[in-house]
Amino acid sequence: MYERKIPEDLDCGINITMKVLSGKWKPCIIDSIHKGVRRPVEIHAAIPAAAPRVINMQLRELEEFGIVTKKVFPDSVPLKVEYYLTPIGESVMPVIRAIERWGDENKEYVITTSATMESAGK
Amino acid sequence: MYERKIPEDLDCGINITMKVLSGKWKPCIIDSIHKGVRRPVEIHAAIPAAAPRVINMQLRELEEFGIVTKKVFPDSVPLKVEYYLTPIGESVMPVIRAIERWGDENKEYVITTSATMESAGK
DNA sequence: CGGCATCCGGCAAGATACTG
DNA sequence: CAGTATCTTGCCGGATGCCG
Repeated sequence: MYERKIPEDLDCGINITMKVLSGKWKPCIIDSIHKGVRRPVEIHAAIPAAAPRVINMQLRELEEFGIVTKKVFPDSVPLKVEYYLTPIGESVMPVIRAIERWGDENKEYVITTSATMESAGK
Repeated sequence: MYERKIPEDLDCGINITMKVLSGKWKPCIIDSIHKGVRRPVEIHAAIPAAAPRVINMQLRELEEFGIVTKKVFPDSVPLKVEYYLTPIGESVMPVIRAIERWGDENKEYVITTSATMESAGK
């Protein structure tokens, strides 16, 4: 899913969703915000593997799609920013949950299969 | 989702699923096979935007992950091949359906938002 | 802390041509 | 029809550095 930009492909619902969720960390970011992680630095702490710049980029894209909203506290020092899910963002949660659930349920299988693939592919 | 290869990131269920579904057309391919589209040429016809080579690549990856199985009819002329979902592949369908449903329900919104983004971004 | 600007490498995916 | 080999390219994402 993370992946590559989705082409303007048709009326397929799958591609519509992909267009919005495409981006290596978007599902994770959405999930984090949904869990109450609001500040960029906290999101980065929650997803250490993602570079801050990338998180910012994907947050902006999500914001443009109306999935998240940004709240700035101009008078706060240091500067404080918070992100929230919009109603539309909330409506994506079932998708995120489905993705998360399958991953949790098949974790062992995927990990062992990946390991087999690597040793064989080499 | 179609996206980029997912890093070996942890125990997060989301990334586990992403590791399997990452690939521009994988969800579409899985959905097609689930609907009874079995032969490569038919899958290609169902997803014209995807190049045959890419479809083959992603089919092979899905096969390595045990999501699909390949059946070859050696004596058939022209050569005939069919793909089927494995039980594990079937278990992914709820994820695909969730993705598809959200896309269908928010098609209008996403399309108009995309259009706005493009004209503004220019 | 939040977040641009810049440079760069990797790799998925597109295009084309060919074999069985 | 199914699948491979080769070459090219687009562009996402990683790394650094700087500014408010």
